[in-house]
Amino acid sequence: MPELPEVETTRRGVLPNVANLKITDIWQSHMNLRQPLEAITGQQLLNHAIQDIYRRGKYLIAKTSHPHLDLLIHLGMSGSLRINSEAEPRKKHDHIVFSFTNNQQLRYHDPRRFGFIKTINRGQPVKELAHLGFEPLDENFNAQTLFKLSRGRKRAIKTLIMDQSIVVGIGNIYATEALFTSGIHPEMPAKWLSHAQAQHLSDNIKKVLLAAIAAGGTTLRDFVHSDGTAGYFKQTLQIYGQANQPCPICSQPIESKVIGGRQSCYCPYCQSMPKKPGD
DNA sequence: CCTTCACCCTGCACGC
DNA sequence: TGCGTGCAGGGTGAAG
Repeated sequence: MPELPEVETTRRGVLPNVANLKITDIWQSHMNLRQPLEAITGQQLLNHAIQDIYRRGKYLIAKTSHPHLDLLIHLGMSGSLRINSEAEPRKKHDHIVFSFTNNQQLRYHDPRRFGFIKTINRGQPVKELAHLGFEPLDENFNAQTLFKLSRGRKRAIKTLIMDQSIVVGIGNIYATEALFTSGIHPEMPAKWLSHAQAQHLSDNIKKVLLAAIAAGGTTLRDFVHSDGTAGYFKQTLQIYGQANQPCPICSQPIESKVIGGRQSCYCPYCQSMPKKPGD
């Protein structure tokens, strides 16, 4: 599931393979992605090049040589960007293929089609990016800001840190891991977060994201690097997907329940729910 | 305003 | 072996 580390890994893998190469062809399947593809069918980017790729949260923005169009990319649940030789046959679920002058291709592959690629107007507001919150690896995201953002909110702390309008890039895997290493129950009301807990949680969010980027992301099922290889952070996950297994710290069985519509693993002993705020 | 929830989709694990 | 069922989850928009 592409979260911030997987999107960042994708960015780093793709950019050197496409930078400043002229786009000679754009092919797309007839399957609709989460957003319709009309903006690309015009082939407006033909004979232009991708010059740089930025990341904002789980979005990638490809800056092009076109006078006013860039590309906005979201990998959804199961999307990946891969570099292939044009001689390699397209795979099922390859939905958009950019061909370049060096006979290489950039292919957007997405079985579940929750993601999308669309053109955006450079310099104009982009609605998908407008509401996004803090970048978790930015120094502006810290104990102080997390503490402030959690005031007055009774919602579960886990859904708060997964809310992209609060802080971007954290999905179920890294939220689960960061709450475990911080010893915080995922269902604790956000407003109960103490300043010390905000310090631990903001630190541990940064730590787990940086460690996952260093490991090339987490491959559970669909995520692959631009060269098709897997990320190996999965071996480092301590608690995600480990329901009923012993806690790596105290050996008590890990529990699992649905919080905010997402399956959530936690250790009932190491992440006990306080009786009241500050416990 | 704040929060929750159904929906989109396919592949895979599971039980019979 | 093969079928049916349920689950996985990011973002959105509607409902509460």
